[in-house]
Amino acid sequence: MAYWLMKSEPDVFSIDDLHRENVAGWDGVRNYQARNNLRAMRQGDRAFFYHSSTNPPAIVGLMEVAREAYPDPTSKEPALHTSGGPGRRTSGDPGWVQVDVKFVKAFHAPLLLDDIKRIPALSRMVLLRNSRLSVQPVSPAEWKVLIDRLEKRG
DNA sequence: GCCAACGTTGGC
DNA sequence: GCCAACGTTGGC
Repeated sequence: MAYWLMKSEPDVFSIDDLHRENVAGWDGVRNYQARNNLRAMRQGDRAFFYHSSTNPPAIVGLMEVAREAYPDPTSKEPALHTSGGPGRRTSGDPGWVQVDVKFVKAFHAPLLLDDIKRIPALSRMVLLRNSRLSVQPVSPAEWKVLIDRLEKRG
């Protein structure tokens, strides 16, 4: 079983939204590295739900991969936000995918990014080294450290 | 295959 | 709202 961390802006999709829906498609990922991580996910893998672009940014919940990668239906639509210079979309299907995630729990006391930064064992976390990757792997050792802290807090 | 332009992410 | 970091595009 592998471990992951997935970011979402709570204004767009929050842990409460996932709690309400129980199972939801994690769509809209338009970054190749993040897509590759989505493709590597297996049913039953666990992932942290991270609230980004909010104050304070934090790990707020736990979820489970309920369905492995499948085509993201929104990816055929014209992109609302495109990166890079001006110009047309290039041809060819980049193969954007989504997974379904299932709510496991919401933490009463989220683990703030600021807390994570203070834990020496986590200094090499992708979260801290590449802050812009929205779907990222978490090593088993890092996972244990994080889970221990979170469970201790409730 | 380099790299300038430029758009997005996300913490602050 | 600012801006550093970084990804993508596309001309060359």
